[in-house]
Order: sequence, then structure tokens, then C-alpha cells
Amino acid sequence: MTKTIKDVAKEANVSIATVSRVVNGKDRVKKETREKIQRAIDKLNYVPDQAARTMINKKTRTIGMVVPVLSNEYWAKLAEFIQRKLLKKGYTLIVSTSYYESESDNPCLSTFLERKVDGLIAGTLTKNMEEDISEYLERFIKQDIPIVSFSSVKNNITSITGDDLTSSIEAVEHLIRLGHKQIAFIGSLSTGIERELGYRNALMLNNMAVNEDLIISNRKDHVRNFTQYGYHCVRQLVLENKEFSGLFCSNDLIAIGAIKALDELGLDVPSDKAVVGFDDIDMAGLYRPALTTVKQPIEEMAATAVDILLEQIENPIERYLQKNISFPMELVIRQSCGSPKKNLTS
Amino acid sequence: MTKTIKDVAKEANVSIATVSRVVNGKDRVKKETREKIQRAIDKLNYVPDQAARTMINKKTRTIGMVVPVLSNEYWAKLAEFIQRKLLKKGYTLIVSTSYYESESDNPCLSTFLERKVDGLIAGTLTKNMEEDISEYLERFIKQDIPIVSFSSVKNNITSITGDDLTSSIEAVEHLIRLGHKQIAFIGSLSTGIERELGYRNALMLNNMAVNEDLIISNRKDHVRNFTQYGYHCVRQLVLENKEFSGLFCSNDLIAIGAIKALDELGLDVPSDKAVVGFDDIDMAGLYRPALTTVKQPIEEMAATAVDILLEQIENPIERYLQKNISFPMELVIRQSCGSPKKNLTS
DNA sequence: CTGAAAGCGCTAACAG
DNA sequence: CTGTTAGCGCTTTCAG
Repeated sequence: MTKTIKDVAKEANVSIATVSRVVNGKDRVKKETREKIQRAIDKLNYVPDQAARTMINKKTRTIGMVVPVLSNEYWAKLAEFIQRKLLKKGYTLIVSTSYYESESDNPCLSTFLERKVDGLIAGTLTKNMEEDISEYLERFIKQDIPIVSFSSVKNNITSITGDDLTSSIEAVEHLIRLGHKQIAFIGSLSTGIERELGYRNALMLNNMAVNEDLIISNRKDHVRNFTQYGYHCVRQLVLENKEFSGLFCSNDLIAIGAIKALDELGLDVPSDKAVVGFDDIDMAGLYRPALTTVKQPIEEMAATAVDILLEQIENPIERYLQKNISFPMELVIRQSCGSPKKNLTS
Repeated sequence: MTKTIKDVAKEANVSIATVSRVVNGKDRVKKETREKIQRAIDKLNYVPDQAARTMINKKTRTIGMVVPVLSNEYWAKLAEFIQRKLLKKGYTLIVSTSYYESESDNPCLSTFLERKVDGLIAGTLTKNMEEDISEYLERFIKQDIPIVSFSSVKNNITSITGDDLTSSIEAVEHLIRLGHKQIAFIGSLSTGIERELGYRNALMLNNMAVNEDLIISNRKDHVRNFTQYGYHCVRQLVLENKEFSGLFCSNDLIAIGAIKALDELGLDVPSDKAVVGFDDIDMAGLYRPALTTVKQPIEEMAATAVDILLEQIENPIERYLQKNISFPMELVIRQSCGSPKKNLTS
């Protein structure tokens, strides 16, 4: 049987109040008594019951996190860093995967409500989100449960994002500097609109026409399998004889799928098509060719999310002072873009 | 403020017991009363408090899971499948990452003890595990908390594993059939000993000498970065002029690192070296060349783990009847081994 | 410095 | 069918 504070009290011949005192290190307890109790605790392997504590403190020391999927390196890393940092601070993380499903099919958020999490970390909170989800979100807000999101949202929820716009411009300008005149783009709802805007802005800033034929971006449905998506999109582009020599993909998995397809179509990367990805997943540097991509500072973003959330939890003064924290990102140049295009006069 | 059962009772003009009845769907409640209470619940957004329930039922409906890392597709998928299946059954999963660290540096297990998880799923439980970890494990057993492990262990803990031995033999025999006479092996403590044994058995079964020079296997330390490990091991093999034409890697990440290194050394896969991996991660089929590998039935393994664990929790009769459930695995043949070696007489 | 007692939100007898 | 009540294990006044 699992031991309770009473067992320890009996074992040490003291009251449960005193046991509680030494367990929590509060109040002063005579040294001998303390040691006696400690011995009893060790002997019985006593571990205080979180549930009982929770009832009194009104704090579960539990944080909920929703991510679309876990088997995607970006989310897995984020969750891992967050979990480890929270553990150090004495909190427990519960991760749920949404698969972009509605709350009724996949009750992530209501679980968090039942468990009375002290805070919520939201992976993707897209704008076209199902009605019921924003309803649930409202509940968290009504109950004063702090929220931090990894995608920008309205509802004055603090968000932590990479500066996608700026870095996308940088990525596309890298292709432009290499001499590419026709640059295609593959985006998706799930990777956000900003990378597409960055692409468009880069072209405009460089006085290049935006050719809608070279832009594939499903803004309605979420993409479940990015590589497959990249694979199909680029095939479509090539098989429809769209002319392009550069390709900007809104994440690395899409880029890898694209390269795979190009390879099968007999097109070489980078000599036939230069490809840029986004995220810098582990595989980016390992792929052949190694991917030129934009590196997100995941660890820093995770740390910031935890800091902000715990600050709001433990010091709820400025709770709903919304902040949008945007992290600069770094273009990592590898092999998938090759050297400047030869047939370039200048 | 967050609403309690009392608020609902007051709102609906009934006793808290009746509210409890409709919330739990037990006992019969007059339809009108039930509807009145339901309206009050909806109006107040009442959500029952898990902690309070836990105190009574002695069930947290929480499962703990330890994995070495989450940013490894194998563990991420396992965790994801398990989380989703548990959610459907009304359980919550808490995942902790051990990084193979000791419990004192990284208190995963003690968190689970505090939270009084109903069951434990252990990712890797290696034999050389730190003292303190097996001590913690004992505590779970003493407290009758069911455990399921994804690596074979003694302590009569139920384990769910792939049939590594058989499938490794199959993988190596694939290389042998392709005409490879010199086959190297890269293993590690973290991927278990069975894949190495399978490699050795395959050679012996086919009357081929086992050349220790072609076997790299660190059995002491855990590998944190498999691709890097594969990269370095194969470089070592090549730079020391070890002769081999086939290579069996104890997981796909090692294989990918190996291929990357071979590529940089000017060696082509599969024409110069044929490579086989293990696990069939998503990237295996996407890599260039696509990896021939052994596919683990992760989803089935996850489902089985959940079934067994919940069975033990909800029906604790045959609790410590140890089972070792081993799943057959499938060799997936792709491009990294190429066709039969040409300079082969037969 | 230590003990007695109230009560957190809920469920499960036990009465009516 | 519904209300009253006794705890679950713990923390926290409030007295000694």
C-alpha cells in the first residue's frame, strides 16, 4: 500500500502537522524531531500526494501543451525543451496532439481544463480554427489560466514566433543573388502565411514579377504529411512545364519531398533547381544535398515560452499584457542552392 | 473564479450529491432535475476537478512514460500513438525525457511517484542502468503500479519488443544474398545487443567468418547523436582501410550518417557500399538513396502496450504475470543495397 | 516548537 | 429519486 502522512506521523510519533512542516521545509522544527521524521519518511518511502496538495494550494504545477503532431521534429524538440525546463522548475508537462482535429473528436483542451493546468502552451492556433476551439480558449482566459502560443493570434494571447517574414525575404533574396529569375514557392496553411508574404515581398523589393503560376499554397486545409505534399507540388510544377530554377519551400520536410521528386524526374539539385527550406531540422544538414534553410532558435524560443508562462503564473499582475516576441532567424547556407547560376550575365 | 460542484448545486437548487450523480451518469435522476442541473453546468462552464476525484477513487487516470529523447522519430511516434490511444480511454499521458541521465540529475521517475501515476511505460531500461533507477523501479513494483517496457528487462516486467534478432539475421542475409562477402556492422549500447547478435548469427549461419575489425559497437556509453555516430564510425572504417562492401547499421539514423560520410569520402551507395538500416523512420524512404531497412510495427506495439497496461490497471488479477511480447518485423527493400554485386561468380 | 482541527472538491454510503 | 454526511491526504491557522 502507498504510505500517507499519517503513517509517517505514527512511525515517528508526532502529529501530521509536524510531518507536513518538515516535508515542506517551512516553519522551524527541532533538529531531532526533523531527523526522526526524515528517517520515518525514508523508511516508508513516503511521497506526498500531489492531488491532496493541489486541493489546498489550487496549483497543480502542471502545464498543458497542444501540438499538431509529435512525430515532427520541430514540435518534438519544442516539447522536449519545454518539458525539461519545466521539470527543473518543479512543473510537469502534459502534451496532447491535436492533429488539427476538432475538440469534440479529440478532447485535448477539455482534458487540460479537468486537470486544471496552471498554464497552457499552444502550438498552432490557426485563424481558421474550429469554432469550438476558440470557445475553449475563452474558457482558459476566463479562468485566468495564462496562455502562450507559438503562432500569432489575436485574443491578446502572448505569442512567441520566429521572424518568418524577414527571414523568408532573406532566403528568397539569397536565391535572387545567386541569379535565379524564376523562383517558385510551396507553402501551406500549416506553415503560416508569413513565409509566403516574405517570398512575395522579396520579389517585389527586387523588382521581379510575382508569377502566381509558380506559387502553390493550400490555404484551406492543413497538411498532414509535408514531404508527400512537397513531392506532389513540385511534380505538378514540373509536369505542367512551369519554368523555374529556384524553389523556396515553407519548411524543410516540404523541401526534402521536393528534392526527392526532382531527383526522380531526373532533375539535379542544385545544378538544375536550387532549393531553400525552412526550420533547419536535424535532417537538413544530413540530407543530400545538405539543405540551405532558415534556422529557428527552438531552444531559446522554448525557454522564453516557459519563462513568460511561469512569470504569469507565479506573478499574475501583468497577466493579460499581451506581448509578441519575435525571434530573429538565421539563414544557413549549405549545398542545395549551389553556386551562382552560370548563364547569368553581370 | 473556477466553479465547483457547490456553485452548480446552488444554481440548480439541488444538493451536491445530485449534481455528482448527473455528472457521473450513475444512479437514476429524474429527467427534469437532470436537465436543470445540466443547464447550470453549461451556464457556469463547470468542469469537475480531477484532483478531488483522485482523492476518492485512488486513481489518477494518468500514465507516465519515460523515453530517452523525444526528438527521435521512433520515440516521438511511440509517445504519440500511446498518448492518443490513452486519451480515447480517458487517460492522460505524461512524457518525460531521461537523456539516459541518472534520476538525481533528472527526476522523471520520482515525479511519476508524486503524481501517483496509475501505470508506467518505460522506453529504454538498459541493463547497465544506474543503481538509483532500478531502486525507483522497485518502488513502482512495491506500490503495485503496473509497468510495461519497450526493452527486455528482468524484474518480471512485461516487455514489448520487436524481434530484433530474427529481423537482423534477415537484413544481413539480404546483403549476403546480394553477394557481399565483407559486411561491416555499426551498433551501440542504445540500440541493444540483439541486432549485433543477429548480425553475427547471420554470418555464422552462412559459414562466413566474423571479422571483429568490421564490427564497431560501443557497449558502454549511450549514443546521443546517432547520425554523428554513424558518420564517425564509417569514416573510421574507411580511413583505416577496412575492406567491406556491405554495411548493417543498428538504426536508420546511424545509416544516414554513414551514407553521408561515405558520400563525402567519394564512395557511392549502393554501388560502392550497400547499406541497411533499422527502424524504417519516415526519412528512410525519403533519403537518397532510399534506405533498405527493417520496419518496426510501432503503432501495433504502442497499442499493445496500452492494452496490456490498462488491463493490468483495471483488472489487477494477473498483474505480475510477466509476458514478453515480441513483434515480427519486416525487411523493406529500397535502393541503398542496389542489385546483386557484379563481380560475383555463381 | 508542536498538536488539534478546519476544510479543499468530490464521491459513496446511508437515510429518507 | 434526492439530501446529508463522512472522509480522501494534505496544508494551514490557531492554540498551547
